[in-house]
Amino acid sequence: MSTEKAVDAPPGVAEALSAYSLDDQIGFLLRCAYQRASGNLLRRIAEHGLTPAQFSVMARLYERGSMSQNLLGRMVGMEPANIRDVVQRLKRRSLLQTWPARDDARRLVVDLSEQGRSLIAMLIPLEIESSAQTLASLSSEEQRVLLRLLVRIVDIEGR
Amino acid sequence: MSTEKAVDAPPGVAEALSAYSLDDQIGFLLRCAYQRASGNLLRRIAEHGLTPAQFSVMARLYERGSMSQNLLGRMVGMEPANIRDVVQRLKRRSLLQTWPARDDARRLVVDLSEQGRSLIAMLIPLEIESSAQTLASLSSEEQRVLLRLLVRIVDIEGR
DNA sequence: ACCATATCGTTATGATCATAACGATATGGG
DNA sequence: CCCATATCGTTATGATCATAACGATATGGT
Repeated sequence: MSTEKAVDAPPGVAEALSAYSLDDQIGFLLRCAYQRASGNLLRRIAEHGLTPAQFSVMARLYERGSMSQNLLGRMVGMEPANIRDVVQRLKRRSLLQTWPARDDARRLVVDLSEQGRSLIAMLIPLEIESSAQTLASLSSEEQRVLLRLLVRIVDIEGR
Repeated sequence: MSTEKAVDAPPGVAEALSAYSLDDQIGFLLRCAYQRASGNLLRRIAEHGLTPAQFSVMARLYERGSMSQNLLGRMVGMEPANIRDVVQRLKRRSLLQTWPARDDARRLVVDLSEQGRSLIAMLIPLEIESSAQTLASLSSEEQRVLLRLLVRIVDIEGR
């Protein structure tokens, strides 16, 4: 079956193929790790009707205060089309408010509602718990190292 | 605005809230990091009509040979409902074949088609390139450390 | 042989994500 | 002032993901 690979491949490719392992690919590992982390959080907040993505949007507003929908998207790593949908769903549940920016007719400003603010304040301790669970198999030092290396890969807006 | 948080919270919670930063949460960092890695791969393989999830399914079959749809899902970190959809889409494009297992009427065996095998063999070098790009800001030693720590978080089937 | 339990695949629902294309609005250089 | 360029939000399309619920089939203990 898999013995007959890359018969006519250029020199060097056969070696690359035989050395290849999906389990060594950073993208694959990141997807699996995120799913685990996401599941840990989801189990705790699902009963409140929030998803991890919705949580990060509300947590960012809680930390930084109101901002435009577009900037908010960049600060939580979501595309414009995606952050729009998330904001709409949260707004429909009265957890967010939006209004047009006074100084720029293109911008839509987003902020937590009072209800949203108290909900996210209540849920943040659950995320701290969830993060600890996700990292439980690592020592404190290893946890710090992992977070530091990840930060250097992502390069989030405003750091 | 965000000065008035957790007024009536139990002791200790206020401290947890003020120390909280979304950018320190492993789940959030993993999502951002995965999106970066996913984008790096997608840019290279999108012209061939594959997504990162589809890629991982085909790469796993390429490495390990045919297996049941359910086991395949576990080996790439997908839920049964999800792996089913991915397999169906790849099968519709004749990149995969499926057949009922002879010894267990519940199982559906999945394998690459010849076309699928040659496609994934061609694309694997592109993923190696993509992984290198994702990790480019880290030293070789840091890259090894990151992969090793991630592996310990995910706990993939069959390692 | 029987039955409780587990596994496998499917369906349905809803959320998340990327991409491309588009109109509206700002902005800065000439 | 005008226009090229960039930004912001939206729409549409298709894929990915989790969860819950469900039938069909295996399995192991009694």
